[in-house]
Amino acid sequence: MSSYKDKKVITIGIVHELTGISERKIRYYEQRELIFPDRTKNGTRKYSFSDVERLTEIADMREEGVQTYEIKKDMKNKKKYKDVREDMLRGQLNAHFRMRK
Amino acid sequence: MSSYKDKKVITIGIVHELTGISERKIRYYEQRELIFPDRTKNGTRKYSFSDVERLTEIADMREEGVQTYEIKKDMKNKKKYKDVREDMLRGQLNAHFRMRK
DNA sequence: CGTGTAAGGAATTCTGACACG
DNA sequence: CGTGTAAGGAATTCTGACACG
Repeated sequence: MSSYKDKKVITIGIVHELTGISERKIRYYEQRELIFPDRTKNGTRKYSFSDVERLTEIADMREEGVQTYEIKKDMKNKKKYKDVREDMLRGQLNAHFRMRK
Repeated sequence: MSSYKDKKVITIGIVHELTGISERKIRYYEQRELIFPDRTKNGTRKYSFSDVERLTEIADMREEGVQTYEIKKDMKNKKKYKDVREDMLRGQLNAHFRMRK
């Protein structure tokens, strides 16, 4: 659902420049599965602008004392609600088409 | 007039991955003033998605045999026409407001 | 748990130059 | 003119580990 925003092309040093978040933290959040960079053929991490935004969100939550474990649970919840919304939409569409038949 | 597209965050190696254009060529087109990357504090070149698109345009023109000098002239022409269009627009606006006074 | 840091190696990038055509 | 390549150095990135709290 996008183009530039989700293209993974930014190296970790520049992500750090952009966000002020230490490379150590950025790598750690990946280890905790909060963020999922691509890799170049030689193993260098590549991030998208979306990842950069996500990282600032994570950093904000961490500053509020939220643990990485909770942040990850939050992600799942958001995904679940998103799926629920999509299911509901599908249901409505199905009902709609059933009526038209 | 943009955000992600013009943000200079992509290193030369990734630009090469993205376009297939050799780093030598990319640097050379900068020397000929066809492209203008930013630099990190330590001198590493940083390109935007716009730059990447511009580079593929340049590469296409080069394949057709157009010399860098001509490509540069083309840029100036495009800029001139753009300026002319903007001047005309300004002229129309001015005329419009004069009439309303 | 979350993050800093020193360690060692591998890959990246940079510049100036020589080559060829 | 446009581009490849080897050269040497500096900066980047990676991983695994130790430290502290």
